[in-house]
Amino acid sequence: MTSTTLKKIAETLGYSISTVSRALKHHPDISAATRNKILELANSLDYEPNSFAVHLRTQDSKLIGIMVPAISNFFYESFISAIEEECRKNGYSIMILQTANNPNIEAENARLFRQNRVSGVFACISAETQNFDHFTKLTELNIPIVFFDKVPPMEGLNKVCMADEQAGALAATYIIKANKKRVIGLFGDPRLSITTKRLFAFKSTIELASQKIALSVLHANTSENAEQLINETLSQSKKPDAIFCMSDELLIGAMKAIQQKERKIPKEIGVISISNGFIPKLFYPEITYVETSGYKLGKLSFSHLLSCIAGSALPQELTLDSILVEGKSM
Amino acid sequence: MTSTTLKKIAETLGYSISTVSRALKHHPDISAATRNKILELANSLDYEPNSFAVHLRTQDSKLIGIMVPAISNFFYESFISAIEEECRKNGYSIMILQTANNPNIEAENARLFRQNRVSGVFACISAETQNFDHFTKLTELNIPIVFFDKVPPMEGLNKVCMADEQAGALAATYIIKANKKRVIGLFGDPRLSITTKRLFAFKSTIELASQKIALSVLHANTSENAEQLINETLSQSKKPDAIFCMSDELLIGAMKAIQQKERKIPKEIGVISISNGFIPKLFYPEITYVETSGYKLGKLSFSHLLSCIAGSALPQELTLDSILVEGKSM
DNA sequence: AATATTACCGCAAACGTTTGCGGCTTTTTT
DNA sequence: AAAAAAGCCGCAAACGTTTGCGGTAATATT
Repeated sequence: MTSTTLKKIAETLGYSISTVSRALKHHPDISAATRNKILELANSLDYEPNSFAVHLRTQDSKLIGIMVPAISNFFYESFISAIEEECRKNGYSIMILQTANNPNIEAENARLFRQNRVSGVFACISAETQNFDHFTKLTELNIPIVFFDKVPPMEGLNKVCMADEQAGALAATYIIKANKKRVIGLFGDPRLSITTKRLFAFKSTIELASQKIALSVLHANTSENAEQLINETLSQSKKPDAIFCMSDELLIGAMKAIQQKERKIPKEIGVISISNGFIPKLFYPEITYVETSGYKLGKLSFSHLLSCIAGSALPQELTLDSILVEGKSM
Repeated sequence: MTSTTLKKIAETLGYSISTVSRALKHHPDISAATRNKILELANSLDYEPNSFAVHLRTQDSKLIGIMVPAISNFFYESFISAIEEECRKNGYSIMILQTANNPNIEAENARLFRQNRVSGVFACISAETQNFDHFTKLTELNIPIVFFDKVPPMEGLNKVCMADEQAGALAATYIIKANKKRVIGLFGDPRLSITTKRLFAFKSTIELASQKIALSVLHANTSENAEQLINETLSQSKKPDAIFCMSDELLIGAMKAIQQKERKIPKEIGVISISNGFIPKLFYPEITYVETSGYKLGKLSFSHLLSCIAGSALPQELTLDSILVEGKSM
């Protein structure tokens, strides 16, 4: 069976297509009697307006694009979930594309967005991206872009980010209050701005508070790398009494090392991290973390994109405050 | 700036729209000279065919729908990634919808699929789904559905599943070989076929092997639920020496309980699960698991859906073999 | 009773493509 | 040299909507 159209309804009922169309959207020109007849038939035939026809006619795709490095990532997942919820509420559809951190795929994805005439775009760029032409092409077509998480360095763009400095400082403050003295700070790739921001705030907060805290900063790019580093550290004579991990990936590695060495949390060692909360809650006791909620970031991003689409927003940079979620790990 | 159309190209070059259209797809009717002129202009104007117009005209959306309980799940993520790869290769777009295990949202999603005239659907149903009308409506419109992972019990549908019996049996065999005597089997919602299949195979394998193994089967729907159940079990006098978890969610709960009770793995208790591998590798020692690869399942599902769309496949049930991945947890 | 208003509905164009068909040139065949 | 074929291109309809405009019949106003 082929899907039902306005034409089919119009013909079986003897009305014109325009009358049927208007009746279905409760246009006041149509009498209650015919409206009901039409609605009833449409309902029994499971009529669904053809999106392609609607969007072609209205020149409004009601489609928004999301570009992330990978969806298999706790942060992006929750971001996407938030966007999906909002889209559902507002009658939008989503088109999700992954870049695999490959600038070429990123450009190809931007092309797909153009082809599908998206109304707006959320983009998290890859670290390697140098050329932004594919984004300016979108902008030229009046397709607003909200960059989030990993954003380009240029001015005059819409950016929505976590408050990275604040998050680092928050974790440091918690460690200071817990009266820890030998602290390991586990950070990611030092070339990423997210790392430098968190590291700077963390380090200076600790140094500002007390000279008596011995802080050693380690860098790891993978969870295996982190595991190995922490393993070595735990084997040394001077044992740390607190570990801070700036990401889930590093936390995973650190926790494996701690489990392997059978250190008791929080008695022998305190653990704190920056996370959206999934990984910290996998362990017992649950790990204390500074929340970087992709979900909240998604909600914020969406409302901003919506006002961009409406044309009622100038390019601006928004940051989302982070909060501390206490587990029992320190 | 508004996006470029065939009409715009045709007018600036003095050709008809049909000529431009044909030239862009290298139709033999068009001479090389004019084809090149048209291609050049189209290229410099960043022409992208309007998908809505194309799909409306060709009556082929080149869109496939995916319905999962939640994308924030390792298994579905990898499934989706596989589908996305294949779609990109084959010129399809994806529409991803989450059900949150809510039958109402499931029905609403099916409606959205109809509205967007998807060419095919991948669906993983929720445990509560009793009414399948929203799926039959799709079928009536000749929209093929490939159910995966959690599938309806009825016959005559396209289903792609893990070899659930095999996976259950594999885990059971491993437990038997490890000479465990007091085994906890932690299973999900008993209304799901995935549960009954795994449970049946697991149970009968154990019973067939030895009368001396005491097996107690527990059911939990959430990880909190699992945690509580295992916590209670571990408090009892007769302590189990092995736990089998049929899913990641249950494994998470079980592991929290085990960590809380400070039981040593594998010395005091052995752990084995069914998983795609991410969660088992978070712990030390790493958990032994029977692999259920969403990625492989996705690849298999896609090729099957494609032949369904082409009309060259009868409804059938496909299964994907599972393998055992050894950790150090038993 | 003539006029103005309102209620209800249809015509037709437009959105941007694709494609069957037909037409005009030019070239090839007999 | 006439006929056939091939090369190249445009016309127009169709996909399923939405919407401005106009029209007719019923009702309300003077």
